[in-house]
Amino acid sequence: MANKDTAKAILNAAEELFSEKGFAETSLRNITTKAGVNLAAVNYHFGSKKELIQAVFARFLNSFCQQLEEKLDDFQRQQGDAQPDLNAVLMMLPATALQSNKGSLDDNHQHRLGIFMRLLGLAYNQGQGHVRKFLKQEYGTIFNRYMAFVTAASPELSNEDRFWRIHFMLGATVFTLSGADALMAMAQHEFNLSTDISQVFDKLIPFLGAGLQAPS
Amino acid sequence: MANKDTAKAILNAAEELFSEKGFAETSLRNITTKAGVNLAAVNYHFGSKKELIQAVFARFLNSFCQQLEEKLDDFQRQQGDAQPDLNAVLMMLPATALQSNKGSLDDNHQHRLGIFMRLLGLAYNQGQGHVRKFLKQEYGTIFNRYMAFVTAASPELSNEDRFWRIHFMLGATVFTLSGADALMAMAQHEFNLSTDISQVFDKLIPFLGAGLQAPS
DNA sequence: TGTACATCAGTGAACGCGCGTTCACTGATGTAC
DNA sequence: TGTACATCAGTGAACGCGCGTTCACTGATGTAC
Repeated sequence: MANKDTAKAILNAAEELFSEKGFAETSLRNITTKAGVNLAAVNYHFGSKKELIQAVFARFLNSFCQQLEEKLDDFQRQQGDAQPDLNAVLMMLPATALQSNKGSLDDNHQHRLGIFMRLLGLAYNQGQGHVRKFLKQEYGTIFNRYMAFVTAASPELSNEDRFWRIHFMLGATVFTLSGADALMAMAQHEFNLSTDISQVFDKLIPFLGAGLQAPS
Repeated sequence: MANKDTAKAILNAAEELFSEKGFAETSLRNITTKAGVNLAAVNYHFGSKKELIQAVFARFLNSFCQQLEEKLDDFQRQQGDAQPDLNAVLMMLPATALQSNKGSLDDNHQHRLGIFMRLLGLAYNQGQGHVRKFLKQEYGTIFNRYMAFVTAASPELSNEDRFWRIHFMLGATVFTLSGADALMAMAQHEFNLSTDISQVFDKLIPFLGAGLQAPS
């Protein structure tokens, strides 16, 4: 097994297992068994379990944020100083999330998106304080830049209302997407309609838009 | 320490610690130290850690569901066969959740509501499959009864749209309330406005109502 | 070209530690005769 | 009233187990002379 394959296999296995069972419930023995590598390889490549967790987030977010940054640049160039359209600003996130990168199969990319959302929900709720610290330090800047667009695009909202509604939207999104596999299975069973993640976004966007712009 | 005080002290400590750190990250030694009781008392009173977790949920949900059941009975009596008002149906849940019981202080009750929501978020996301099974078995009936009211109150929605939007609402609610303490602190810091949980509901309800009834 | 050394991904076995659970026991209270 | 036994909440110490981490080691590849 060549150079980077071991580290990659560990990341893949860890990503999957963490999202299924949570961080504390997944042991390094689980991960290395699934990855087919030696137990000590995790500490060799990543240093510790904590750093492995952070590496899982970083692999996903680095590519996501880079693509989002490009979208924001383009948008700013086209937009100038005009008030940005709220819907366009909001749509940037699912568009970036669904954007397939590096030619990987679409199905696999959607699966990984669900996994990542579940990880995000876990990190938010679970005692992994170091994850929140890590995310804020690594990705706080682009988050603030994005939020400035949201603010510019919704001047009719008070800062307070915007604050709360953004969090409501975040909750609906993370919660839904993190359980998307199970929810899509339920929907398929009850309504006999097969669904994929992009259709879930199609349901979600009007809900979020109406909520954000509700009279207060 | 008399009869039931030990079990109660364990439940109080467990509730608090689980919501702060997650289930797997909280050890029975953490819990019994905080509760000031003997380590073996958990297994004596509850049988196992799993059953302790379920008991924490049951203590909250038994009283919640009993009060909700009464509200549903009242509502049905007043309503007859007429189409129920959607807002009234939705408001039943926060009204029940905020209803102080047994004369406990309001502040403490609101604090425990936040704790419980965090537990719910955890149980949904984390590997605690036994919790989901337990909740479905114990509280599935009343959940279905409540959902029948929601369905009757929103006949204009397709079953599929209603299904998805209910989950979006659930996500926004659980996510927000489970982080309510932190969010209220942020809001206070940024906008210099002090907030309590019932005001968060006041922000949340219009958002949810607009989302549920958005054009599809 | 051959030899000596350095680098580096990966390994196998062991380390100490904290975990949930168990169990024989205590001591207070209630019950039967 | 006194004695013998039963019940039961609670205890202290130990159990085996799986955990994350460490470390001396291997074997392949690259580099210097």
